[in-house]
Amino acid sequence: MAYLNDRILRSLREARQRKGLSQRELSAKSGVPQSHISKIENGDVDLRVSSLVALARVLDLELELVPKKTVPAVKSIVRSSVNTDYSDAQKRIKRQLSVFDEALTKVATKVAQFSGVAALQRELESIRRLSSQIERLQPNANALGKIASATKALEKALKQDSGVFEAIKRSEEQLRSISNIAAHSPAPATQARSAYSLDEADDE
Amino acid sequence: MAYLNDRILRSLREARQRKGLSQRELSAKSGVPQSHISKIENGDVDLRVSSLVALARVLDLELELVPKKTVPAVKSIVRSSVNTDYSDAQKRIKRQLSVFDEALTKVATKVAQFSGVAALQRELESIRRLSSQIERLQPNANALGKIASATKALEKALKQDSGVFEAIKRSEEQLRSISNIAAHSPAPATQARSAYSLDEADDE
DNA sequence: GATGTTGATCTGCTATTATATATCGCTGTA
DNA sequence: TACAGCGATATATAATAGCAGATCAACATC
Repeated sequence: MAYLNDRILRSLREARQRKGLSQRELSAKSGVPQSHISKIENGDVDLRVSSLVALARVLDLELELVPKKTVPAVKSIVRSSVNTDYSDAQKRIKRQLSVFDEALTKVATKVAQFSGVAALQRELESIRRLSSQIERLQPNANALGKIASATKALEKALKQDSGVFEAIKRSEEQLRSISNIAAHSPAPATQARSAYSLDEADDE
Repeated sequence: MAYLNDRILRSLREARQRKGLSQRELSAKSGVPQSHISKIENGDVDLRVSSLVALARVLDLELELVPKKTVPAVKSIVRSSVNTDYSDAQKRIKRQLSVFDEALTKVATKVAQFSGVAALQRELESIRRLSSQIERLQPNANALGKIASATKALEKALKQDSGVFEAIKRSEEQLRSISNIAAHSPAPATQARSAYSLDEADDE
């Protein structure tokens, strides 16, 4: 096992997840069979560089051969880049969430006129909790799309004045699926380290 | 041909030459057959990462997977590291050359007492030219040793008061072999670029 | 409970790397 | 002239990555 550096294996898998790709999707884009990707990510094969490069290309990664003593500096650059990637995605998600929230309040007021359904109020509350939870999660590429479609469902229900119940239900499930996915996703939102610290220190 | 990035191939070969290793020596240290190293350096094989890592290890290199957009920054770090490596080696060579020069002047004065051999004066002059030439060359790992042994030859000749002629001849040849080797060695002494310039720009 | 998606595993079969070994032409040296 | 070291090539064998395609359990969705 472990023909390849642990760190490389990890960055492969994490890059894929950051892009929100499944092994099968990556397989389709890279031409490398899913079964092989699985083995690669687990370090079960001594793969050829062409395979590695094929995967890297799709994941916007580049294979580099750097002097050992520059590794800490290189790592720090990479880390800062990945972190800004995350925070960019986070901003976009935040924006989308606020749009969703807007639709949600409209729905809430609408429902309020109708009847005093307590159960529905609880539902809305739980959705709000979810929404603020997601804001603090490591963003996932699919999250954006899911939130958008959840928003759309609400807006549609608002317009046609029917199926409001179902729309809310569906939205909640969508959001829940995001936090589920994000749960066993990459890193637990580590804070960015100073970008160009050339110090040694960390490994693994 | 060219299964591997040109740049990676080049950094492999250059790292080897910077360390003053022949393919056979690298083969001995890494366990990868010389014939295979040759093919690898020419991009004739789609090698397995274990081979690549084995070579990299010996050459003090590390395989890294970096985001495409950080490549310029990473390259710049690597470049500055390599350049400081060079200038370190250059300093050591300069020091060794000055020791050599010392021995050479001693020999010159000694020879001057003996007889007015004009041919020998020309020889000495040519050696001095070589020596200053070497100072300006991209340093090669073997250069240091060769200069040292050239120095030793002169000193020995000085001590035992005989074979001065031959010692001079041999020293000259040693130095000449250095500049020959360095001639088809890595880079033509490019000047270091500003270290952390994060600009895009160069490729190939 | 049925369905669909995820990543991990299995089974051939094929393509080619990796290896050992020997040789080649070239260049510089004894 | 002969010799030694260099990198590039050739040949033959063994090991294994790569591929296609199917399957699996775990999970979430419907």
